[in-house]
Order: sequence, then structure tokens, then C-alpha cells
Amino acid sequence: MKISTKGRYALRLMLDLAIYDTGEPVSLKDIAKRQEISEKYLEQIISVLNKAGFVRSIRGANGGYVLRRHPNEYSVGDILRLTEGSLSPVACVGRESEECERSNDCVTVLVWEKLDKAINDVVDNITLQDLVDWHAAQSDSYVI
Amino acid sequence: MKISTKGRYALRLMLDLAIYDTGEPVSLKDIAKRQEISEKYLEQIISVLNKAGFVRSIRGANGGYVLRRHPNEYSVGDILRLTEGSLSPVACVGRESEECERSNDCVTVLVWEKLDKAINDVVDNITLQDLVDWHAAQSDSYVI
DNA sequence: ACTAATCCTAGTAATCAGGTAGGAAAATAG
DNA sequence: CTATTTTCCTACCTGATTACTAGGATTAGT
Repeated sequence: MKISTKGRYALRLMLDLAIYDTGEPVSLKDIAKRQEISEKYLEQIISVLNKAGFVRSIRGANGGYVLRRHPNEYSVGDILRLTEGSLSPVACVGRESEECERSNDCVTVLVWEKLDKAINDVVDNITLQDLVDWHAAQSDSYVI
Repeated sequence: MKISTKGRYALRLMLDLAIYDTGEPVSLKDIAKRQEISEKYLEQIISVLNKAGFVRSIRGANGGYVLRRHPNEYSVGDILRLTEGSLSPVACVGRESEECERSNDCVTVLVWEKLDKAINDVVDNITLQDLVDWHAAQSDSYVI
């Protein structure tokens, strides 16, 4: 029941892009340095975000990435589901759930459905903008 | 973010014991047949439940297992945490959480804490007895 | 032309999931 | 006392996944 590094790094990556959004593209090199994550590994992760249209890439010198939309238009759930795959705790519940031939007398599925709902309720109700705000609040408290 | 077969099977195993609790020990062979799970694999899973004192074992012919406590004294969370290990979505939150040197300026941890809380809220508020009741309700509806 | 960046594919070591296999030990039935 | 039924224990195995690393092609600015 763990979120993999792929999902966690994707979230930090998107948050970094949101925080350092000046209009200018942000290079992976900078993100990798700030987040202390291998640049090569980040490449693979951002490639997924790029293909899904979450970010826009600018190639060549002074290139990098920028967010396509406003931070409040990305939910944490969007980002995690894209990079992690389904967040449902078992294969037989949630979106694109697979059929199970035992579903007739299966009681435990009721547990998994509640769990699935609880998980999605959390991640779908936090946006990237919320993370930016929390970050700002945290930084402020250091200054004071 | 998946619950493994170990946790899922453990839950079905405990539920089977609760449903077929007549005072007589229930053999793994019977449980394996009813639940369509390999008996050998169930052996390993119930061994964990046995060592933790969740079930009592009776060896020899006509032996088997019985629940140690009343079904309403087991939460789904107890069973899952025992067999799955921690249910927290990342290593740095929840019970026995590991220290992280980035925790100072880490914002995403707030997401994981909410998620952890939501997950535990679900599994700690469903007991084995609830599952038994749901099962009974489901069986009734078939009879009618 | 040189450099800085993204893009793309392949490889890889370690770990884990999900079992199988074989036999020892205990208890009961006959 | 023996055969059978059951739990108990340890080891092994195969395939998938995780978390990366590596190398080079492509694009674009200076």
C-alpha cells in the first residue's frame, strides 16, 4: 500500500514548476538540483506528464518545462493517477475495475469500496495550488 | 497502492472462521476449498495470525483453527496491518514512521498525512462482525 | 560550431509478490 | 500400535516491478 517514487516525485516536480513559474521555462537540471532527485529519472517521469499535456516542453538551450494550466486546475489525484496508475486498493473496485467471478458472495469488496472512496476523496480535493499555498505559509514562518 | 493477496486472503480467512464458528475447529482444508485459495499459501498466512494470537490452532485429526476473540473485537485494520505491514502510503508518515531529512520544507507530506488518516479511519471502523453481518444480509437476499 | 537542453530506448540490480514443495510433529480413529 | 489427518516449519522458485543508470539522437539558442 505504498505510493511509489514515481508518483511522489511527479508531485514534487509539478509543485516545483508551480512555485518557480515565472513565464520562463524551468529546466530539469534546476528541478533535479532543488529536489535532490536524479535528473535522468526525472526525465522519464516528466515525459509522462508531457505526453498527457500536463506540462509543455521547450527544447534547446534555455529550454525546459512550464505548466500548461493554472495550479488550481490540477488535483493531486490527477497527477498521482497519471504516474502511479489506478489508486484503487484492489483490482475489482474503482474506475476501470476488473470483473471478479467471486463478486456474488464477496463481502470484503465493501471494505475496498469504502477505502477507494476515502482515498479518492482526499486526493481529488487537494490541488497543486493548495500545495503552493502551504509551501508559502511554511516559508513565511521561517522568515519570521 | 494495492493491498496484496496476503492481506486480502487474511481477511477472507478470518471472515470464514467467523462465519463457520460452531465451537469446533475449522480446518484449513475446508477454508481453502470454500475460498478457492491454495491451502499451502493459507498455511503461511494463518501462521502469522496464529503467532499474533488472533486465532488458536488445534493440531491433529479433526484439528483446525478457531478465533480467539469475538468477531467484533477485530478491526479490519488490525488484520490488514498484521499481514500487510503498515498501511501508510509513504514511509515518512503514520505509526513507526521513518525520519526524513527533507521534512523541513516538505509540503507533500501534508497530503500523505491526510491520506494516511483517511485510510485508517476506514479500516479501523469496520470490524469482522460487520463483515459477518453484511454477509448474512447478502445471503438472506438470495433466499428471498 | 559549440553548448544546453529535451527526447528516446535499452539495460540492470535488487526487491517483492505469490506462490510451490517436502517433510516433521502432534493428535485422533480404528 | 498403526494409519490418517491435521498443523507446523523451512526452503525454494519464477515472474513482475521498482528505481534507477547509460548512451546517444534531436533541437535550438549563442
